[in-house]
Amino acid sequence: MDVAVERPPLVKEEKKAETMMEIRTTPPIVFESFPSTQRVDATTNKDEKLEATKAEMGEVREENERLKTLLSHIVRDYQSLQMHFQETVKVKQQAAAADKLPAVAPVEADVPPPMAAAADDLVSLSLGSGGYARPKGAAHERTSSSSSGTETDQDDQLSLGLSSRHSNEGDDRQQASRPSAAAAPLLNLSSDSSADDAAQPRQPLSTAAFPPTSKARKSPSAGVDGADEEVLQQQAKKARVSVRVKCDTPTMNDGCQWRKYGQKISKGNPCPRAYYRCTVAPSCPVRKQVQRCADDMSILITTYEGTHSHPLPPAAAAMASTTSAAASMLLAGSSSSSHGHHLPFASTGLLGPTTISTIASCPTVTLDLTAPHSLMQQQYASPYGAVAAGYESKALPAAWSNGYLAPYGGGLPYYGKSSLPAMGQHFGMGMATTRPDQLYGAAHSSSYLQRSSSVGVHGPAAPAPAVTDTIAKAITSDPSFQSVLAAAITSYMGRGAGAAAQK
DNA sequence: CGCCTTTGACCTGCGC
DNA sequence: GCGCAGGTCAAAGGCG
Repeated sequence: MDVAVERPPLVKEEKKAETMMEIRTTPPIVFESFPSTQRVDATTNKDEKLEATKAEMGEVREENERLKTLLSHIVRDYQSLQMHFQETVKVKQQAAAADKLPAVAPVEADVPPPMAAAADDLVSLSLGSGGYARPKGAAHERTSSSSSGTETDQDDQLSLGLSSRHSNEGDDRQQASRPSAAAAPLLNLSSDSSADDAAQPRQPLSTAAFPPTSKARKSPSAGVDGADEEVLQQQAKKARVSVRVKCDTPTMNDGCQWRKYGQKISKGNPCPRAYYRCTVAPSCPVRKQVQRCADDMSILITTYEGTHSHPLPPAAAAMASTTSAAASMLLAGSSSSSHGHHLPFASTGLLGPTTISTIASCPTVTLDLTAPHSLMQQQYASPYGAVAAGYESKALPAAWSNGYLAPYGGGLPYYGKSSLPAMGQHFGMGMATTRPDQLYGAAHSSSYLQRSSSVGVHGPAAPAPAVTDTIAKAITSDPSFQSVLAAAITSYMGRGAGAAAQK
């Protein structure tokens, strides 16, 4: 199944768009560096540029160190939390054992059944990141049991994709045909319901949540029983990820194949909303809605629902991973705080221009990839009620989001080779191809562009120190985000190594 | 010929 | 119960 193949017209458009992009974006950088009126000072400028670049390198290096420190801090925190959790569970377990007859389970086992069950709960709450960097075996047990796949536990934990696992058959197929670089993203979206979903903790969101056809919806008898399906549908409706990006084309090419099945004029927006269904696999439940922003027609709002039931091409995995991670963060937030609170990482603008926020009545993550100084700074109400409040976020440089998103896409060998034109406006790498001049706006200098592009897949550019502190606070105050971030970082490092190995 | 888009009709959920 | 809006279906037509 070669799902990565784009339809010819699209490819042509993208190639053209990219060429245009190069033409459009290159000159400003050159002009800023060598103004035609000051050619005499070319050498001086060169020296200055060199100095500036050196200074930037120094800054980046410092920031790198800072991030390393931060990472080690995260790991320490995680381990202490882990230990704390285990102690708590042990205490709980001893209490339970005291209550029950002494004939039941011995307490000294590393992972006795009750412990394993409790670990399930924990991992579910922490968005499937449990196995990663986990010193003990509990998470590994959970991981292997949840995936039933053949990959190593770590691989599984590193995955952050939308690939759902409907069945063993699907698993096998997925494991077998998954591109090595895609690294099998799976971030379990079931976390949201960990409390009341214990009966089927590993039920993928998409399977029951988005029946392939409305007929299945109308006759909800297949598979799960009615009540369970209802619960799952509700969960699924919670996992919506909206992506705002500057995009001139009718749709954002996210690597998947979509078939349009409807279009509707929605209230409050003169632009029609288009409904697409994933056609990579006939039974894939994933749908997306595409609509232009009423405030700024150049902004394309793409909302994803559900998880793919098939292997994804790396290009699609990039987007899927990101949306999945965002959805998972959202679900993590909703699992820890009941209603209507902004997620910590959202309120701090941790993803930089990619802002994430939600309201409980219709939890939608909005990844805002438009420029920090664009219209997004106005209060923006998405069609689904999510508020991408760029103005209330301490937006980070776009490069931060590049750094965050690139691991899923930019670091993949897929992008680095002949498929480059096809990626067009792919998420992540798409940041560079989607009118960077608009994306970064006049407030971002060419040196900034250079920095973000030079940093690229090697790592996120340095946020301002104050923002770093904010990030650190957000990270240290939200265990679930720690988990997600840890998984993301590990995924990033893994992919980076993989990409390097391919060269 | 097969796949895709278009588009009007229909279904469903929600607020009043 | 009614109306509205969002979401989906499916027939018809276009395109490669």
